Amino acid sequence: MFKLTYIYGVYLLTFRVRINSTSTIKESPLSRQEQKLRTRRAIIEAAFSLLDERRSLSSISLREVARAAGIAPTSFYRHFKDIDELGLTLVDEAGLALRQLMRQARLRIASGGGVISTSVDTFMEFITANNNVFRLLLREHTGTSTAFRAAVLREIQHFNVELTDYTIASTGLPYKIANLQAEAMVKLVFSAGAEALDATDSQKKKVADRVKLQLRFVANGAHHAVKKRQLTK
Amino acid sequence: MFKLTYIYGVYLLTFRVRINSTSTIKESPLSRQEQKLRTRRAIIEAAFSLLDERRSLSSISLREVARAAGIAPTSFYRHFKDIDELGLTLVDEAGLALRQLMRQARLRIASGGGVISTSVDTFMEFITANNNVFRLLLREHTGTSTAFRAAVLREIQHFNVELTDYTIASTGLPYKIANLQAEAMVKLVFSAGAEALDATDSQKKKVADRVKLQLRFVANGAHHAVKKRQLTK
DNA sequence: TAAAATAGCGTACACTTGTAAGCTGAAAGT
DNA sequence: ACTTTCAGCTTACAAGTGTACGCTATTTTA
Repeated sequence: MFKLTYIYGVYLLTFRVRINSTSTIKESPLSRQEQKLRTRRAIIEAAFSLLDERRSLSSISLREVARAAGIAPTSFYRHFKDIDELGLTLVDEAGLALRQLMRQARLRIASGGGVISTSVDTFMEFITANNNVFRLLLREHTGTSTAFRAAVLREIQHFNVELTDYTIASTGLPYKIANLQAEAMVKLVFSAGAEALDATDSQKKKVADRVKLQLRFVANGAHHAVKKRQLTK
Repeated sequence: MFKLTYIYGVYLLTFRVRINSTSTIKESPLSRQEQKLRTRRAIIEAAFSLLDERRSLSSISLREVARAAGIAPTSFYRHFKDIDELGLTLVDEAGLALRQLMRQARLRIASGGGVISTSVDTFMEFITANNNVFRLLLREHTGTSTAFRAAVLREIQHFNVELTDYTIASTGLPYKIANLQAEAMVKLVFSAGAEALDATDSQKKKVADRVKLQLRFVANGAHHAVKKRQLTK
């Protein structure tokens, strides 16, 4: 339990404590499962916290994550096989957050307001609040790992499908056109998000305004394309 | 000049040769300057060759580049202060290639053919021929180095300016609209390029066709926006 | 209450990395 | 013919990496 170690010319009295111990006075002891889950969470959070603007998944080391999570490097393996497995978990979590974003946008649209404007604003709030989450998606989208790239693409695909369906339902555009429009819009919004990531509030507003106009171009253009086609029939 | 070394249980007779020596029979000796430039080239080419789909600038090591270039690790410093300085050089070279692409597209457009179609086709040929160059730009655009990101952005900005000017000249759109349109188009084309990077020829064609339609949406939408505004005046 | 399972730890090892220091042979300058 | 310059080399070192192995204290199971 207790141990006396000599290091760097100093004697250290070390002893183990449960990490993440509840800070209430009455420490209700955690079950093993619960404790394990907490440590897993700690690892995941630690990893996210390391993913600032100068680090990517491929550049964070297992030891670094372990350090930030407050565990020994080798303990990492009790939770993830690889650093890559952790990476995939992070991408999944990011995807989850993205889907929550979609739901939120849908709710807001239902309660009034322009579709484009509301969606873009919601998106901008998201990347402000979940800075590192969005950065992860953005970076791994063009990153060095095939698996990560595929995982991110899958999440973006959700966006496309959802937006395509919505477009068909609300405008009656034919599938092909609606799909092209949705894809273009998602790309434009993500690009704008990338620009806005490290921007100040006023810059963000400018980016948002610009992309809203661009989305309107796309929407009008798609609408126009269909009308013209119908006329020639 | 000659040296006998013992390593891994084997005696090796090593001796120095000039790398990149001309392979003609009559070896015309290179001037020092020339030789240095060649080595510099070798380093740059080596770095590009390492930038396949699984490596990014931040993940290639000085030693690795040196190895691929056939020089000693420490010799690297005779040419670049840092690995970062090499990185910036690579981005610059990539930017140069991009500008050549623009020129080529302009020439082709002048000699007939649809603007959108010709541009996209030229772009697709570019990323096929200069795979790693485009990959570099794409990756560092969202990469971990502020300096690299800025450098890439500068290059993309060239595209925007050029396309904005062209649009104003050929359609007479007001600056603001033309600029928004150009920006959207560049983003869509780059996104499509990203998709096409690792795609087969037939997939590339599909991507190209899709993005062409999307660009038309944008163009028509922008046009429409102006017409409508003029009517309300 | 005794036995089994396991989350977390410390130690250890073989690698890779960036870069400092100093040498050398050939080219360039005088 | 000499000195100077310098591209490239070898050697060396401290720091960081992933991970194998085995121990331990505590929870879980029997």
